[in-house]
Amino acid sequence: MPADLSTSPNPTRERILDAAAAVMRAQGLTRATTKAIAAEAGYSEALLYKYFADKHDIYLGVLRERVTGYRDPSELLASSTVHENLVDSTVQLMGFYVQTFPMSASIFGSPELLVSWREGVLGRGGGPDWPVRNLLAYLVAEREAKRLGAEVDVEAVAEALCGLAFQQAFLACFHGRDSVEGAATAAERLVTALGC
Amino acid sequence: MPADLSTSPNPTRERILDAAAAVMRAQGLTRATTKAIAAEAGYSEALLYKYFADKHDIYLGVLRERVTGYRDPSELLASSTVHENLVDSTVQLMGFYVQTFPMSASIFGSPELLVSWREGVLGRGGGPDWPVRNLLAYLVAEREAKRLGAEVDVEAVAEALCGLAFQQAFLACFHGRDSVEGAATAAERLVTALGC
DNA sequence: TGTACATCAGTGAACGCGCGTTCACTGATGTAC
DNA sequence: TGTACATCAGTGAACGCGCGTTCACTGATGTAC
Repeated sequence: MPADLSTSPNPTRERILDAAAAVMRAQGLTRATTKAIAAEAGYSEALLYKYFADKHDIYLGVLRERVTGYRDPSELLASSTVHENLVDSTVQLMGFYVQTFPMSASIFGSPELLVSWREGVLGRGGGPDWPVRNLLAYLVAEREAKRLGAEVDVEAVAEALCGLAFQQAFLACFHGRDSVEGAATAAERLVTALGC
Repeated sequence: MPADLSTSPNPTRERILDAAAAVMRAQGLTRATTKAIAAEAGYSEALLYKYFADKHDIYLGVLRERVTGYRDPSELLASSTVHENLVDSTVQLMGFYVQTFPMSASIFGSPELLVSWREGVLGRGGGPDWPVRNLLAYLVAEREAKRLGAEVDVEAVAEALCGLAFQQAFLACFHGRDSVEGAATAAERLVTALGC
């Protein structure tokens, strides 16, 4: 019987998830076989099935517990100008996307996995649009604090910055780079072009 | 010996590529087996190997010959206002990305395939940044025609619009939709926010 | 005209391999009396 | 204290299956004389 996954984290289970995430990052989803994951974790393949129902379940565990987790911009921003905060958030978001894009993107190769992921993610109230929502919440707060003009279309700004980060991350991943070239410059110019 | 692929297109080969693209779209890369492709094309699996070196080669053929191909915005735009042209181009680009994103994204699951694709694409002078380059060329032309103010940061605008299209397409694909909800509205708002 | 041969698109059936998964097992630790 | 048993993390070896790939083959069409 699999261990109860809802209680305090089991160290063996965590190690398997870490190993799976490492293999997925380094070798891609196709090469992330049960054999490779077990070897990376230093366990037998058989043990994986004591903690996860099947391979599918391991992937979902990684996506759920290793890909999410990005700090809310609104908590750390009150100190700088709006302009600087937006640039910083965008650059940070590029970094997040560069790390997670390959893993997330590759599951589009398996519609069933995509469906499971989507349902799992949406069921928990998350979703891939959280960067837009977070940025939007920040912008609304700044507008209420009168640090941002009422004429600014906050929704358009949030979508544009997230879109820039996402696509620049994609281009970096396509070229096999582990960071976005000229990230700060690109973010800076767009924030300026948006009048913020 | 495989047929000479550099001369006029072979109808059997084209049919195999069409079938492969259809299966990849409908079932994802994981399910796009040689058996499934052959069945879709109405041929035996063995025939695939008369036209392609291996499965890898079929995927690359699809990416090369079925994913690319988007008309240059600069050819059709002189009639409308710059604002309308930008909105239209962005909406059109969303449609392109929605169709091709799942196929392109899924090859991130296989680093070797990604490398082959990258080298093939770059060797032909293409590349995944062609939408940005096309849009940029259009914007520069409009600036020279004095239909666009010199103060506009054309590079930032081009990147922002493509980024929006790309990310909205991703979100649509994540939710299993085959088009972007509110595409025109989102594009319209961003173009306006960018002052165009 | 017929005949013998060459070419070529396409196939059925088999191959080996690597994958995910399962099963019976081990050995260490805990526990009741 | 020793003894008998229970629990539990972890494993080695095997399993069947589906995959990509290959091989020897067929049958239709073209062609030389």
